Amino acid sequence: VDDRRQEILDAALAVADEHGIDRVSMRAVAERVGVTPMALYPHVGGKAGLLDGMVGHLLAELLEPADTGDWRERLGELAHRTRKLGQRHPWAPALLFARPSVAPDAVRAVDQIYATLLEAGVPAEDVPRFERMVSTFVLGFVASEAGGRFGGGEVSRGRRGRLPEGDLPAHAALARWLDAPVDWDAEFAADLDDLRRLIELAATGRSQP
Amino acid sequence: VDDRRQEILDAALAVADEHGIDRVSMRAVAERVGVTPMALYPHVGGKAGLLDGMVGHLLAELLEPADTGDWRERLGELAHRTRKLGQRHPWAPALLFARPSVAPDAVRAVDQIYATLLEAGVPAEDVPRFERMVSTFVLGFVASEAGGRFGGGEVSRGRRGRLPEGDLPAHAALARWLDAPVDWDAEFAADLDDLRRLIELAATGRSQP
DNA sequence: ACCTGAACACCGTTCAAGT
DNA sequence: ACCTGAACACCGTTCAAGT
Repeated sequence: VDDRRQEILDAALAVADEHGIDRVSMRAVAERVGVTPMALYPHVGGKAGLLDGMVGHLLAELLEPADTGDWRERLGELAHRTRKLGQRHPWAPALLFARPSVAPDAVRAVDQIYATLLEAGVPAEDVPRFERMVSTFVLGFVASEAGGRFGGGEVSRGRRGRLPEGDLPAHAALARWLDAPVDWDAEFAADLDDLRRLIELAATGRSQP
Repeated sequence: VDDRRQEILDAALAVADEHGIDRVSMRAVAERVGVTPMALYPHVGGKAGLLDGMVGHLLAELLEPADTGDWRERLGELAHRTRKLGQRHPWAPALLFARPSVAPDAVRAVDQIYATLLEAGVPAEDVPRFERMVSTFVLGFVASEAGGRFGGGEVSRGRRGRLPEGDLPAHAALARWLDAPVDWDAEFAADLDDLRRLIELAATGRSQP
């Protein structure tokens, strides 16, 4: 019903994707919509509201149907979709960390994870903690990739050179593996496997005391 | 040797702690130091360099000696110190996610985790992945707390009210546990226990094939 | 080497005015 | 209801000038 609001959020997304989140300003978005900056205020309520609206838009992108497969596949699906979202919109993970996700679509995503954990057999009282653990890790991984914290093997090689040899004993011992390029797809998959292992442990630990 | 640089970074830290990271501007920091904005440039190289310098300052705070105890305690120590850092400086975790940590102190922190994982018996080729997994989770947890993503029980209660009943089946099933207040210290400790369990699995899985 | 001052091209937001 | 235009109090950074 609020056609203009969607138009504004689409424009903001486009500016962020093309020029980075720092260039998302009331003025830049307004210009793209073809209107004066002040015309945005009734629709998004200011800069903070604009960013919240962008987050909501993203979360809706994340919530395709996906009711297929067992809990292992469903968890992996959601995780991989989150990662791809972060690759399409590198500015997004930081925003998701910063703004408490009370948007309706965020709650729906959380509900999907709750249901998945219950299906896996995690005791009800442990489900909220596991949801936070899984979503925190996935978001953290995606943010690290998008923000450049992981930086690839070059970083590891480059930084070793800048410090005195004896200062980094463990780096020296691992040199052989630190110089190899990292397969991030495989690493993310391995991390997810480890998380699934924890979920299984939580499930069996309770149902067979 | 660069006395002025330390003075500038201290001033920036103080502004961030007192008024938030958004109010850290060249102009505000310069005024606190008692100098013109342009006088900062030779020492920090611009806004980006100022933020990098702040990150370096934080990481140094993180690197007390702490060579006591076995690998379990050492990992917990570093994790808890990171969490406390995020509570003292709520703007910090977001910065750590955004800027690739090539500062010398960041590499030293990574080396400490490498050494801990090797001591735990993790195969050398798996150590870099586990380091990224652990640090990503810890940083993600701290960022979620500091940024308000976890938001406490009130959020969970508040958001359920705003959606149609049948829309959140898992929330409904978990209502009893979602209404209880969360003990974040205990949750962080439980998450760390789970991570330690994964590390043990990686260690025994290889040494006893 | 270190700092100043003026200037440029930007910000978010308020407020009064238009239609 | 929706939008404009001018104004206010801010930004980061360049550039020429001082000592």
